[in-house]
Amino acid sequence: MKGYAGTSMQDMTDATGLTKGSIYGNFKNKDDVALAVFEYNRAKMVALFSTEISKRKTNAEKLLAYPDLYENFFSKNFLQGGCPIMNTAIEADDTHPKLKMAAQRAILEWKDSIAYIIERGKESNEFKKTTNSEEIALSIISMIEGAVMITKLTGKIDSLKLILHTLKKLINDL
Amino acid sequence: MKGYAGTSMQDMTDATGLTKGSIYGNFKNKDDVALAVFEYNRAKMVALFSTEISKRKTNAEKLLAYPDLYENFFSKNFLQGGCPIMNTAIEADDTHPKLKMAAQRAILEWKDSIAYIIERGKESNEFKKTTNSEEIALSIISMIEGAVMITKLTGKIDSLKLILHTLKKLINDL
Amino acid sequence: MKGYAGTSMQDMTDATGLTKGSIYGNFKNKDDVALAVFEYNRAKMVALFSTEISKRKTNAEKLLAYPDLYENFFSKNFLQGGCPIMNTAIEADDTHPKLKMAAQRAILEWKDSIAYIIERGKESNEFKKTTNSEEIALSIISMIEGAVMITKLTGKIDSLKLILHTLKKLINDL
Amino acid sequence: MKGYAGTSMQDMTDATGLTKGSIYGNFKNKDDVALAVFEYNRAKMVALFSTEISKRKTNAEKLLAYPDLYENFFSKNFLQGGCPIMNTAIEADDTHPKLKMAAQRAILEWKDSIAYIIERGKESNEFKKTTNSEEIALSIISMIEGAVMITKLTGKIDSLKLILHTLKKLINDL
DNA sequence: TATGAATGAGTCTTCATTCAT
DNA sequence: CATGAATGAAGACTCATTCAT
Repeated sequence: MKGYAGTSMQDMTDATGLTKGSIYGNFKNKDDVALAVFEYNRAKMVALFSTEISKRKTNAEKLLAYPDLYENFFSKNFLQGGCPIMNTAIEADDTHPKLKMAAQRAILEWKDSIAYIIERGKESNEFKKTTNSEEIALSIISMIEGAVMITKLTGKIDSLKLILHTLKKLINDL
Repeated sequence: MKGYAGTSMQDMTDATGLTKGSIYGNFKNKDDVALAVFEYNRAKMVALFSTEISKRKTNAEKLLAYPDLYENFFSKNFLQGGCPIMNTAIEADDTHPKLKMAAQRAILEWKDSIAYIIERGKESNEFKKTTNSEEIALSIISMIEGAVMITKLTGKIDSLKLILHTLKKLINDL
Repeated sequence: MKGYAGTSMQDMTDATGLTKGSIYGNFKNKDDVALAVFEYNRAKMVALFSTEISKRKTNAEKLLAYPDLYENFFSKNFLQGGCPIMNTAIEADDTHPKLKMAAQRAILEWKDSIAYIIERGKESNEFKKTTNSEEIALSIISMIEGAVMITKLTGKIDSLKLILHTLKKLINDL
Repeated sequence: MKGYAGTSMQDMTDATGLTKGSIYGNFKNKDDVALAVFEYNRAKMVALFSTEISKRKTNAEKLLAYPDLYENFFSKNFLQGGCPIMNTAIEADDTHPKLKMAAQRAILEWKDSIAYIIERGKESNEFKKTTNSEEIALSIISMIEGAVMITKLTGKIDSLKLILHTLKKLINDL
């Protein structure tokens, strides 16, 4: 919520009840904590989506898991600090190379997993053969990230819903 | 590039050659500088787009000004620090209410100006009457912001081009 | 009211409407301003007392001018910042030797002028020959300064009146 | 010695050998340090006087503890920075309300403790029934504070002795 | 002589990090 | 392994003073 630079070790001790000494006993430095936090959040999100996706049968339904789940996140006070990947990405200047690389990896893996579903959809003739899976995967991520950002900023869940509606149409048109 | 919290007054004096005293002679505090920087960048972007848009005739062409211009930004070392609005938005926690409000206002005005073009396109039968201008405006912004973020993070201009390609198709389908 | 160290050049421009440049055109530095302020206040007080004292006939009445006038000062919002001499005296550390010397001189001259009245009272058999004029002069000043300090601090004019009552008795017993 | 505003955190680290960080680890801010210093000094003075007073039998002797002890303070390099209460009082503008209140409380408690001795002296017929204990208490404090101020400013211990002599006579006349 | 923007040393305070216990 | 006090560099901001106009 406050970003890497804006979050002090004090903020952490206040929020967790831990002492500074104990944090430094378990993490090399602030960067190291940030990295662990990032991975923790990422793993949670990945788990959430993969279980939902594995429940669904058709590849279109699998893709629709994204707009479906995101729609619920905000109403459940879940994403109100914004998307952890995007937040990290924005601040990930060259002063924090490890954090930047972690965010890069996260985005690329996300893209690959979406592109994989699209490819399988093409193989099974569910999607058109002309569909560029890379392009659609990146576009889906863009819309989601953009939507989260706008919603966080304006506080209006309606914006999120409208954007996700466009996203669903895009998926249904593949 | 470093965000509000990550940019020190020293960074500013180093980057500008100004002295701390002279900055404080002209701005009340760091927040005030941030606000001025934000408005400066915003005005620059708004000017760029409105001149390009006014040159174009049809409403579809006007909307296409966005993907067209953004495609050039990165190659011209222009957006490599990311989108000023989005960067501000991400960090705009409740600790910096003025900055948050400025970013909010910027996004909403941007959305309104896009929606206005769409409405005029509907009036002139250029776009379908069923098009939801609010939804499309928000979706366009999402895709652009998401694209900028991904491109800044991964450093690959190809990603930007692919996403903007989807955006162009979306505009051409209105 | 804020003391030498606590009063900034800004405070002065705010209070006077002058510009910093014009102050520095007329005074060498902050110390120089402080010295002028001190002398201005001192001259005002000295004038006030000497005109009142010259109006009075007996030496006892002359001495009583002090409690009489001080009693009115507070009710006329005059001494609410405390006594200029004492305020300066307190802060007059060895870092501001000129200011310290000015306050010293002020106190000593005040003492001498009171002692002079007492000596004349002794000559005219108005006061006892055994009266130590130096001692009484210093005691009168002490009581006044102490009274001003207590009154400024507590905000209670009654305290002032009580102390001045003791002072009057002391003068009447000379 | 330099007053609140005139004493920088640097002055404190220079004088104590502590680091700035360690001071801020133990005190919330400069105000907090000033408050602690004030209370420390006050407690020391109060202890000094109450032990001396409790040693003495008659109420007149108890009151005389003040001039007796003060006479020794200066020769023992004890009060050369002036009286902590008065110094604080002078600077205690409305910009430092806590410090002002602490000084107020100190003066009022001091006055009450003196007035209490006088009342007991009246009960035991040691002092005249007509003595106004409040008035005398305030007058004693005034003289002491005024004496300290003059002595600090002029550097002449003789002045202190003369004023304390008048004070002793005042006490003996009660 | 007045202006007001500029200076840079200095202000109070917080920071990430360390280390004896 | 946890503590929490200590560190000192760095943070935002203000100061007295200067100087071209």
